Amino acid sequence: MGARTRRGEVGVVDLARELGISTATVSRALNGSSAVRPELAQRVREHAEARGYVANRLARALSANTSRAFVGFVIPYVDTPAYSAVAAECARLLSRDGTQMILTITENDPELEHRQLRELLASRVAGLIVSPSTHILDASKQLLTSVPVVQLHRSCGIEAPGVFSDDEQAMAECVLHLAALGHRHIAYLGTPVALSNGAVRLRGVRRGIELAGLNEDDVTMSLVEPTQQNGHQATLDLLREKPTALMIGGGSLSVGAAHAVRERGLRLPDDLSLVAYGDPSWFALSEPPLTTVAVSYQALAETAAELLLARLDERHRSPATTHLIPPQLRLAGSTGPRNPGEHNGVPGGNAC
Amino acid sequence: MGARTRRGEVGVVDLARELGISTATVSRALNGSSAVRPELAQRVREHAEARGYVANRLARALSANTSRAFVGFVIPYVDTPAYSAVAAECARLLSRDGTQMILTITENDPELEHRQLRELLASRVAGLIVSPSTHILDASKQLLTSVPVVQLHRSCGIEAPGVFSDDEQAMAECVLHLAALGHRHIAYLGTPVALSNGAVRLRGVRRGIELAGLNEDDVTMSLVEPTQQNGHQATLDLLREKPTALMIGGGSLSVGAAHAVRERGLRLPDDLSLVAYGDPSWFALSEPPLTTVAVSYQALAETAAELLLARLDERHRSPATTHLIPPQLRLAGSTGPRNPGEHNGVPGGNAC
DNA sequence: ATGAAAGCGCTAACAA
DNA sequence: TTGTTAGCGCTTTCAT
Repeated sequence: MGARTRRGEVGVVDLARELGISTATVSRALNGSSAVRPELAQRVREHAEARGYVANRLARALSANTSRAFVGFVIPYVDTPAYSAVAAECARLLSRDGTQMILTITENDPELEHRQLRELLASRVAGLIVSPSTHILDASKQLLTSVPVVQLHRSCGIEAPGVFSDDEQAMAECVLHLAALGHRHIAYLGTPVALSNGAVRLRGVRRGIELAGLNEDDVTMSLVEPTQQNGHQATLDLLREKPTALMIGGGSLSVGAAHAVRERGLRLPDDLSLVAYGDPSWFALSEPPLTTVAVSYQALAETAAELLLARLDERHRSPATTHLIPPQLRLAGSTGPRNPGEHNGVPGGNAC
Repeated sequence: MGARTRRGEVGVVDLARELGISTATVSRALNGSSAVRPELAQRVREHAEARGYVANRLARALSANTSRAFVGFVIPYVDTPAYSAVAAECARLLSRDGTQMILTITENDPELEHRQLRELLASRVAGLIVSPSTHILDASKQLLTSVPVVQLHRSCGIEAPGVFSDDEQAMAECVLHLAALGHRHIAYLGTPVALSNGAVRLRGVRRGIELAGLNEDDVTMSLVEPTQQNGHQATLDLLREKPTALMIGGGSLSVGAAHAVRERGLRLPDDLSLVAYGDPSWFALSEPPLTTVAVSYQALAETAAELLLARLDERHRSPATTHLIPPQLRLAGSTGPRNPGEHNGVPGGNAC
């Protein structure tokens, strides 16, 4: 067909010709094959360097039919650091390994997710880090068996290692904390149980209720898809029940909830004790600073990236381990003793 | 070499054989070439669909030697929504076009940036969206000429369209706002002028000073690389000068500054008027809510994605237009009249 | 230890 | 309108 296009770039053939050796040897030298005379290998590498050679990753990956040129990162949402910041951090870490990260957003849509997974596989990604959509298709799970996968934040019950925040313990602690402060009428705003992390957090809340000797009826619950919008609306609804404490199980929900609480003019912690969930650096800025189930996104990202890279190395699959990152219950000014006199209602005057 | 590996996937050859036609026709039909009998094309597409065919993107891009299979997204930092959320949003938008986005983080390191750009080009990206590092290498700029580029947030003076926040106007307004409140001793914390956006913001501040009839000496300035850490430290330093108002020119800087202000126990706006910069949803949660130069990251992402896609279509380069997204100066409770009596110093007792 | 050559899966000349 | 065939740039088998 002839030179389709050739931006004056150097390729292995050029190097081979210039060095008077074969392309095979060039390739071997550049890939650190032991079957090359070290001195020759050195010479090849130097020449490649001098000529500014950079291997075409497409050709390399296509030819090898498996390489770590690309990995895919699949997340449902963009508007929370739990996803976007973790994605960026993973990209940073993976690039140290020479691996490029393709980022795709499913918008929590199972069909879209399926298409994106297919396209990712069509790019011959070496592996995937995935936060599955809430109602992931079986077909998608099937696709996830064909390549090393690490599950992040959410599990979809496939045989693959995962990195999650260890929320059960933290949520239970949270309930105990509120109960110890005298709260009996608590509201919980979390994510649906169809979401693995929603289920885990709810389990924690239930365990806390039990341990605190509370009645399950004392806790009003609302489980919604994790968006700021939903968090805002659900909080307004929950507040109608006049709980004395509100705990949130989700980062986006927390932001929405905080706005709703402020909108209603509730004073923290006098009118309401509030426990947020997620990235601490923001909530600390609130006044009073919010008691927070603080998740280390940094640790999550690091673990996920390491896990995937390790996975890419092994030819023999190791068991699918689950890695739990313990969040911290950071006590701050938004939680306090239940105020027995004033069942929060009217924004009630000044603090002084 | 033989069948190197062949996970039972269908390829064009399979389709061609099964339909009794040539691979070329299959390819043409699948790519919507007009030179195929419509009825045949239809039959090919249906068969491909039925067989679950998904084109190998590597092979396709390698063969075509130019395609929109991949684009690169290059940013310096991960810890601010200005980068990570915008990256994720762009990935979302680009995927609608069937384009996969490779995300890389330069850590604001010119050498790393250069290596990453080379590797991105080695992946034959169709285009790039780039937030250049502070001291980008000339060699990197050179690389950026070989492919359609959109500059985001920061410009590095190359011939390429850009999408920026129109900060000059907003920063000037901001100074005027503070001056109108009676502030004469203002501090400005921004990013270095080596950064295009740092230069723009500073220009805005200067213009505001002029318009407000202030003296340049009235404004203490500190220009640092935009990290929360730096913002925190620089704010502590600036506060020693006892300004009555502090304005910030950067998102990460604002978070660091807010923490520093809180740490010092300053009451807003009594002890200090504070203007933050960046994503409004957080700063609104502060107490009092922070007056903010609110940037629409959504609009930035949309514009950048659209611009790049448009760029990929054109064969004839259109002029490198600059797109300015106007931020809004959102007045809130953190700015107020200068308190002439009390030159902020000791955290001074209770508000009541 | 090295070279020759056959592909990886696709697209695009060129011919018919 | 369709088929034949030569690559895209690299890796890897097989032979030496």
